[in-house]
Amino acid sequence: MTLHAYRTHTCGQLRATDVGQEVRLSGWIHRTREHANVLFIDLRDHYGVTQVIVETGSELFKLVDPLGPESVITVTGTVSARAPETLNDKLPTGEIEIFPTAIAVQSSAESLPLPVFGDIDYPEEVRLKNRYLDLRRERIHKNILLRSNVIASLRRRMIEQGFTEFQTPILTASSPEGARDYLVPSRVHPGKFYALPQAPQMFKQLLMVAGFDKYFQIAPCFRDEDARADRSPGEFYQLDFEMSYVTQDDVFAAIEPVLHGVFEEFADWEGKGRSVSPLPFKRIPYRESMLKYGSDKPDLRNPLLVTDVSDFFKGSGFGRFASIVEGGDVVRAVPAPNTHEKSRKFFDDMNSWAQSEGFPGLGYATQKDGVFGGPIANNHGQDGMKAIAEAMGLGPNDGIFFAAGKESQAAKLAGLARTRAAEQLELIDKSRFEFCWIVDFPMFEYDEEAKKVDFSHNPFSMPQGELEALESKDPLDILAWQYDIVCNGVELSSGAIRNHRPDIMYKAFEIAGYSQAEVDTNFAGMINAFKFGAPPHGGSAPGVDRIVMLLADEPNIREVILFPMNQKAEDLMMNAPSEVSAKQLKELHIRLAVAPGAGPAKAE
RNA sequence: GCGGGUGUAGCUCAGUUGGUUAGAGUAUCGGCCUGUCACGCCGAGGGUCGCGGGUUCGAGUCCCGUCACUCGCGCCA
Repeated sequence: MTLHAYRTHTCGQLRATDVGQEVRLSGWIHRTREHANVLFIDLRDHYGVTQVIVETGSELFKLVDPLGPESVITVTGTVSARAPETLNDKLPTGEIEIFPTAIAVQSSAESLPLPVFGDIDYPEEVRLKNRYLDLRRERIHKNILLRSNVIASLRRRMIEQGFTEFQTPILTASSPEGARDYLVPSRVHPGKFYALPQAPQMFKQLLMVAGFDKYFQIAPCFRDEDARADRSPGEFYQLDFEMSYVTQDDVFAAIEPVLHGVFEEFADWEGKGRSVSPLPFKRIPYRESMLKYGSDKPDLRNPLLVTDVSDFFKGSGFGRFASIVEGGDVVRAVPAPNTHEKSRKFFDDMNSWAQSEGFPGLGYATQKDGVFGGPIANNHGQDGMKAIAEAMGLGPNDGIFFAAGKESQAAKLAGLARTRAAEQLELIDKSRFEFCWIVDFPMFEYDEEAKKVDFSHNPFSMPQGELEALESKDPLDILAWQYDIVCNGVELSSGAIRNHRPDIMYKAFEIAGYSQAEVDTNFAGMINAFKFGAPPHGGSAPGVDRIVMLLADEPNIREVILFPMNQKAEDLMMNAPSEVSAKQLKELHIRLAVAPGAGPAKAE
């Protein structure tokens, strides 16, 4: 019998029942342990690790000994049962080992810039530069597999829900709204550019106009914006979907089982044993969310709720808050449960943290056995404080943090303080996935910088009340059929019931200060399509990378992406972006304003 | 664009008030060890303390600038 050239089994496959078989394994030298008479080799592949034993002094030892870790070898030999005292129950293959009769060196590895064995942290720069080595490491290797399995599950679930997968263009037109585009110069059309899609937004709406009814795609999206821990620069993937003849409730009903199902499926990944909030997901109006959680992406695992306590400070002895409230601004309160034993430093640190975040400060009141302390309590009085505590539903040992100022600023600070207080007091249950919808986003907002009304979210959303609302209501009071889905404080997706009517579209853009001609120019493809019979439609686009990040329990999105760019949107492994040849530029009719090799352009 | 953090051996880190020849673990290399599986024991090599400037008799340590990575703000319809 001849064996396969490289392997008859994988390195994770052999068991006691295979003892006596002649086998061939290939893999990387994961780790070696040299003993008096024998060399132990942990041979690793994608599937697992098998122990190979070579006797020191043998010909095979002379072949294998000089090889460094991560060299690739092929081992041929008979499966041996391990002696009872040498069984390793930590390894699935720990009942057996291989004494090779032949070893072939497939690839000898030089000394490594990044060890594969072990799970200690390495500098991001080194990891990204040598990503193929980093990806061999157990933790990220598993993350990437999880990602693949999550995507397969999403795809299967969408198809089961009756959605059809389509591919939309990658080279498309620049759109004036939204994020900065990545531009691609046209060779054929001097001076003209394609743009990479920020999302297949218009294409998916056009698919509805084209009558396809239920679309989805694991869609690449490109946005030239700066990175965050949960935002990979440049490109990311969305589970993009759209459906026709639907209300907001229909969209929720279609996607909730998909998301709930995929989170349930992977909640116990790596034995993490987490639970998922039951269906249907909670719905929270935007304004309520901003009040109670100080955020439009609340972490519902956090039990603390913000309360507006402005009214309590009207005419208060604490003059600062009294004048803030009398000036039309607000005071928001965040509970600090069971902090009666906390030092003054705990409260002062929260205040300096707020200042470091750019806020004037975070007020506080301590409470022990129903007695309030701190400067605010001293001036506001015990009775006044009791009234506040009662309104907040506090116990006798719960302190309070106060965020005061303009409503938007106070809400934001209260939200950040809510998160920070819960983290400091360890109140967040990490074993849960808590989903909610944020609904009823405002259609418009006042842009303080431009001094005009502008779209607050997506200009293609249908206003609630449709044309009549646009014509009769204060624009800032109009709500949109616009919604976000949030899990554990992470915004997974934004979506909307779209505005499919040209008349309503023109009116909405008019309120935001755009003429009909501008709409016709910038959104020609879509507005024209809507003139020839367009179905009411809506959808959403949950972020795939963020879903995987939550399931993998990673704080950083790069841990679930194969080849991510760094914070400055550079691919350190492939050296992108890079300079191109003069010939390439000439073909594209481009002359650089920066001298080649001059480095990044500096602002004056 | 702005703010915070970090930067000391290949890697993870320590380094006192500014004071002798900058240390530990790990990795590497050599030796020892009848079975390890994070093996163990002994030994060795390995440093422009990110870079530049300044203060000082003397700087890893203090000051200024700069670079890299990262977290956040702005930005992300």
